[in-house]
Amino acid sequence: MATAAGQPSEVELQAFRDRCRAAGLALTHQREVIYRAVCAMRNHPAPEAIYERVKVEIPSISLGTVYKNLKTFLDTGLLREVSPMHGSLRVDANTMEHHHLICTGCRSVFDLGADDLEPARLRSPLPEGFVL
Amino acid sequence: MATAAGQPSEVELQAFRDRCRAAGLALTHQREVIYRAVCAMRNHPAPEAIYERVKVEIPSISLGTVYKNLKTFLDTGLLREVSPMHGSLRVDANTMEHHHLICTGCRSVFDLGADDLEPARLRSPLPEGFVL
DNA sequence: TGACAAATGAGAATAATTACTGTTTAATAA
DNA sequence: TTATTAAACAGTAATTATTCTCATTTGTCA
Repeated sequence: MATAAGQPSEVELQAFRDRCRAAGLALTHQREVIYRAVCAMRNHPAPEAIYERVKVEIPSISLGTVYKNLKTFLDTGLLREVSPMHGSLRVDANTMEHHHLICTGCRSVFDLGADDLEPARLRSPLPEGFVL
Repeated sequence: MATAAGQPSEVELQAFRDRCRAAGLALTHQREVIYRAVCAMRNHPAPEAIYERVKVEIPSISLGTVYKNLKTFLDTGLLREVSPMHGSLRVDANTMEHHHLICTGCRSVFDLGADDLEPARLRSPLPEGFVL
């Protein structure tokens, strides 16, 4: 089992604090609780869900604070975005198999033919239907 | 060069009409112009951009109509969604290389270790930085 | 400890998307 | 072809997701 999501160890928390420090970010209680919540929640929660969870520990926290810190963490590299094109619906008229290259800078998309990757073998059964 | 996006041929338009018919969708002028616009526009435009383009041909069209039809086309399979997780920000505390399996039904995400795929060779140079 | 910049909380503002409603139009059958 | 009818449309209101503003609080560093 890889070092998957879950309650972060003290070592990981210390790494978090170090990276905050390195990035010049103040070490607030909110930040640590938010970070811990994201680690603890599997399946890549939306900000609203993180907010709900953090509120258990810090009832006075504001949704705006959650958003702002998630963004800060993304900028710092402490977190990553699951879906690089979120924000608005993007459609594709090409229904053939193909891949998308997305520039992490400007967000533009380039198509790439399907003749590039070959999908991998899976070891565990999953609820069928998945997207590359 | 693959059959990439661009002005759809008459054959493709006929296929479009047939699929509408098959799905029990009325063949309206709006639908055809929207579909043509999506095909003609490269880089997977957002609804707003499609709306702007369609408005040149049909000045009276409503943004709501564009949204509704895009959704209808997605349901029908005439179009596909570029980003399966759009709609809200999703973050990931696991900054190691890994992949995401996303259920096309319920949208939940499963992590998958990086030891599954091997990226492909590229033939054309691109603006550096891309996401799998 | 004290000063100051950074972060927070609360709520207003904006952007993206969906829902509602009365009118128009495409599909179907006589 | 024309009449009927359900579906689609345009316009607008409502909702949801996200960002912004600002007064107050808190962490950092001397």
